[in-house]
Amino acid sequence: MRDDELSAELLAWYDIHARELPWRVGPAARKAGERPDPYRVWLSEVMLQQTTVAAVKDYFHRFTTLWPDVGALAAAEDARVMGEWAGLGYYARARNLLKCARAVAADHGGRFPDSRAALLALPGIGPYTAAAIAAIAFDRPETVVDGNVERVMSRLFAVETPLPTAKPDLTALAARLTPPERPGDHAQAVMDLGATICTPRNPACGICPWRAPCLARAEGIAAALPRKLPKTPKPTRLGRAYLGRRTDGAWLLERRPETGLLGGMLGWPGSDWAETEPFSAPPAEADWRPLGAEVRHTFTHFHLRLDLWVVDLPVDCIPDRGQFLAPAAFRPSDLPTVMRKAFDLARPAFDPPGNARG
DNA sequence: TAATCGTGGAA
DNA sequence: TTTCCAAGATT
Repeated sequence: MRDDELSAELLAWYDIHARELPWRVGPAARKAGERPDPYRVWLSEVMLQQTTVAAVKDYFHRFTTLWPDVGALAAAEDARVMGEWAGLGYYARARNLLKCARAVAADHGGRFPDSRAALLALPGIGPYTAAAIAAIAFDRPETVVDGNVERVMSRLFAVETPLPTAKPDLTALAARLTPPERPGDHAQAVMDLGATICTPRNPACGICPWRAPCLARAEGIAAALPRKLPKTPKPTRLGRAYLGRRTDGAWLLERRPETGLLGGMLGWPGSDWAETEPFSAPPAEADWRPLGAEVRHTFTHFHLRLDLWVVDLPVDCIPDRGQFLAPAAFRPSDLPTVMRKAFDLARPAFDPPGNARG
């Protein structure tokens, strides 16, 4: 089957089976001339990096409600945006999201550039996202290569070279199939196919529009592709976190450094996290007590066990680290998940604010 | 180049 | 319980 015939089969499938997504203009409306808002395409693509559609939907709705366009987002306060991103993970995305919005506002007149090269120059926009925005929002004939595309191509052409070694070959194969017409719909079609039919574990080959030409299906190895290099095991790191609350109800929190793990996010003061029990001084002089409970959390490349210590602090407390946040200014939902877990565990150890202990 | 960087759901 | 995985980018 010729490349253009493969593309035609896929687009015909997409016309019927396209997923309906909040940031998407479906094939029918697209054919009628409607185009998606580049801002919404960009925002969704950044949120979707290494993140499931299900996890993104609520965040996308909240962000577009709070900040309907790139100018509004560019004008937002850093802490507000980081707080809204909390829980979604990979927080460099949020930091770069703001940098990108401000660059678009300042250097591009508030409009996203429409070429892959110009998009690629913006913060947080890499090869995949640049191609996706160019193709989906501006209908440029660019080829997107995400995890779905890698999987679909590796199966369609029975590429047995493991990832990431195979990536250049898979990219070339994907580029071959990118049609000059409807490149945006084509990009979304390949990803929809990967997400709904050509899934990682149990591909539904029987209802796949590419079941006839698929080489991996013919060889009976579809579910085994793409092959991947073995992953290194995750070590366990230990750490300590201090949850202090002033008697007026204000919590002692700190803004983490811009770079590194949970960079730019709010968190509880504490030790570094290392494979040996790290020494740490409390963020304020007080009679800290061990909570007797620990947070267990797994990051991308290590497991963490976080030992929790708590204390009530006087209203005239001057901390060595961090700052007090009044109850009205503190939303637990602003915390990254590991820090919110700590809060959820420690919160019952504190009396209602203002009440005498007894 | 290889390591770093989150989270939650599914199997 | 553990592993795998999801519309990757950055350094």
